[in-house]
Amino acid sequence: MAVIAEPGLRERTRRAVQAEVAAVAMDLFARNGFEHTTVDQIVAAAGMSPRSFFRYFASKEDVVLGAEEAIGQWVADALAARPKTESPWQAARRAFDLLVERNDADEQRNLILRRMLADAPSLRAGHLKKQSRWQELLAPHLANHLPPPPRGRRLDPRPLAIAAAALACLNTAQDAWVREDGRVPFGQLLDESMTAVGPL
Amino acid sequence: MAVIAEPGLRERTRRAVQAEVAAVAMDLFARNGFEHTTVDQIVAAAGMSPRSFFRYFASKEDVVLGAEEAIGQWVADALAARPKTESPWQAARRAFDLLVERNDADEQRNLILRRMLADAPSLRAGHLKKQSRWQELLAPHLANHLPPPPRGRRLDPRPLAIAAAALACLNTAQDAWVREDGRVPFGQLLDESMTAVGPL
DNA sequence: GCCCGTTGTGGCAGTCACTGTCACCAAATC
DNA sequence: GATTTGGTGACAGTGACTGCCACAACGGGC
Repeated sequence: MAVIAEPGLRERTRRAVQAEVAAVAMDLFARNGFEHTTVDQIVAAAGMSPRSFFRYFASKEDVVLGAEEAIGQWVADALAARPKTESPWQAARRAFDLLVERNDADEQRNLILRRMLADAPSLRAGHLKKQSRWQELLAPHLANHLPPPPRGRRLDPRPLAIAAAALACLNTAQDAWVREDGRVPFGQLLDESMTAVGPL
Repeated sequence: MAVIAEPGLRERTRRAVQAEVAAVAMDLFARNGFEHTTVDQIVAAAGMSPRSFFRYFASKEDVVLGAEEAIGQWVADALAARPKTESPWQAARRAFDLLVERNDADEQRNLILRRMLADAPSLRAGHLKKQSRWQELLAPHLANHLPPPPRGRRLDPRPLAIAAAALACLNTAQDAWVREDGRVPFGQLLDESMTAVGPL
């Protein structure tokens, strides 16, 4: 019942194949653009049938966005670890530090990835859809940094709103970072974006 | 060269056909769901070839989301009319009054539409894409409610961040409104969402 | 009345992402 | 050694969308 179960041979080989196909695909995407790369081209380069490709990836976009699921969980965990004395906005910003570090650790790679996101509408759409999952993941933890709702309100929109706003700032900062070609530190752009909306 | 050129006979008939097909399509969507309605079914009901359908709508989603383009411009105009003494957040909230009125004017219709958005992922994706256009439309006007950027910063992320955050709150409020089946006034949910993020 | 370009239309074939089904093969299990 | 089990490829199909082309319908100039 461990949260991260023993990988198991089956799961490990699966991950390996997945990673290798993803690497091949990302290479093609970077060279020819996401939209101009067909699944047929990917599987031809990876030596695999189209049918099997879709057994490893739910969609073509999933090759690029597959990791986001797990990352969202990490951010949620980081948020849960913030002291309750912080304001929700502050806590969110600090939880995002994880993403800032991740970004700074491999700027070149992320620049390519973010550019792909900017160019391919379908990718952007998939990205935003994953982020709405993040919103649901972050909201409950943000509620802990908030005074309790007026009374037995069944549905408090405030945590969801703060989560959505924080993610909106995150995206805006990432876009700005790409537009500056990575010359302005991402953390700084994120700070500017978030302070413009609410006090840190 | 008028911004709104004389409609002209051609344009008027085009709009009429577009509106009629959209009405037929929305009826099918409401009955069978967006995803389970094919373009073939729509054109069969409307007496039109599939090829012509795509001359009137860029995509199936565009039948539902076609109006959003213009609405975004209205909101931007409303925002431009706000006094510069208001804070950006305040000005955004007041500009959204237009949407609140629009929503309250035809609750039943909007409830159906919002439910469709919640159920069909591709529609949601298209919706968010249109909203990123709104962000670009609103940002420059928000800049007028903000102290000028530090120095000759080429790209100020602050107006874009505020626009994105405000739209995020708007969406959250709309989602909450649907989840409450329209029983809680939309304007109230929007107020709660936006005040949670920044002071009005 | 006739030629004319312009504009809207349907039909047809094609692309591309994605799915259901089925038979096959290899490795694990009995 | 027979049998189950999970991964695989081939094939056909769906559904959104596009390019192309031929064919009206319309209006103006002659």
